Amino acid sequence: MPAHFQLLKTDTATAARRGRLTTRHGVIETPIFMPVGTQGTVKSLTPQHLRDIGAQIILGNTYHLNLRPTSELIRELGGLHQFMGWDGPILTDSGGFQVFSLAKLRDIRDDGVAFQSHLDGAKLFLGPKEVMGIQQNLGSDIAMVIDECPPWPCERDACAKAVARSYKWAGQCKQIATDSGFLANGHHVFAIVQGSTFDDLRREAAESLAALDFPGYAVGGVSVGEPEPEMLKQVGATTPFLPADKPRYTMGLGTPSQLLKMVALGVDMFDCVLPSRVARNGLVFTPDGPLNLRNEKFRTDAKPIVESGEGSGNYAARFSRAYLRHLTVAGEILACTLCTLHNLSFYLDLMASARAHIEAGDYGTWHRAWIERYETGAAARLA
RNA sequence: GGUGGAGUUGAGCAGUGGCCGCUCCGGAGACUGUAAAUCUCCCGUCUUACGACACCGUUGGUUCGAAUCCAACCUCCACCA
Repeated sequence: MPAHFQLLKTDTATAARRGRLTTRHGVIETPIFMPVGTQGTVKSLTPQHLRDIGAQIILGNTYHLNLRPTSELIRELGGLHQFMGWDGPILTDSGGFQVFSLAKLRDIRDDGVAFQSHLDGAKLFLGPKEVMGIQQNLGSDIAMVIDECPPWPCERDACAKAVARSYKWAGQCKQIATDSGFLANGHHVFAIVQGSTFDDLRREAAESLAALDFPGYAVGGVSVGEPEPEMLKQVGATTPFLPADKPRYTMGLGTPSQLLKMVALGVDMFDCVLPSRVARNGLVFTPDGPLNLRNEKFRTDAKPIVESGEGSGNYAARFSRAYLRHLTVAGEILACTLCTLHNLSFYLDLMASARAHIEAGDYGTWHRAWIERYETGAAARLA
């Protein structure tokens, strides 16, 4: 059986990698950004929009979809792909992050996590058996193991416990996926490395999980409020200990420049709500930093969001900043759609540029220049 | 002409003697494995505001103290003549 992940090229000046990941619903060229569609929709976009901007894979969420409409119903209706009308690959998050984000509504136990539904307070339990069953029902192409994502900052003891628990759960998830034939049918299961700010725990977690031979590995426990240098340090403390022939995925990150920095650290996959969420609040990305379209200065600005480069080739590019500002300020639904279209397009274009430069062999100089321009522009706007 | 009602710093309102708001509109910021088309701050003036000084139709009065009580007047609305 051919490997599901091909490492096509590794950059010499950085640890950046150009790869190709095969799933049941198609091939993914890496590095790649994955738009987040928690509830079976990338908010405000149709699947056609996603295809138009070149999305290769999107996310769904175990916790949310099992709460509503339930994974059983989705299975009965043909699986998540058919249910939401998206025939490309889908990665489903396990609900592990909700252990962190819904902290007030949960109780962590050795066999899993007891939640109270954020919708109606109903009791819900997620353990290895539950999350794998749910992700099988959804028909996920890439299922994530359930993990415990400790907060930042975190005491070493608590972190070590989270790492140990996550390791145990990961092994159980893989066993379940093996026994059920989920893995044999071409679905993938990715493990998640925790360890917070403790390099030795990160390494230990990465190496022990690597020994379990998962189809892919995620860096978890980032994007939980830590400053950027800390976040990059944690990613850098993890990737060297992950197998080179498997895809690496940092969960929940990041800003455009953070993505490029992490690609340079050897990360292949990203997901983040940032571009879609800020779009709904009127913030759009450009190669010269973000623009807050609600700002009065855009009231008469006839230019498109970006005139050339990343984000300039999508449908939203035909509209002026003035029009987009008007829609945003007026609270019109179309503002969400167009700004989301733009931001995701920008992120996907950025990853396409990264792939091209890794192939061309100049990723190191290109990404430094790109970040320089972006951060200079962002700083100038704040001044 | 009479009777009644109303006038609160952009709009709409609350405010029966000291503490004084609320919702829009307007301005800015935040947002990182989505409880988020959300949240926070500002929105009379004083370059900055710990602060100072205003303002409740007008003018006067009562009072230690008035948007609030009293008097006269102005404007608007409704009804009656």
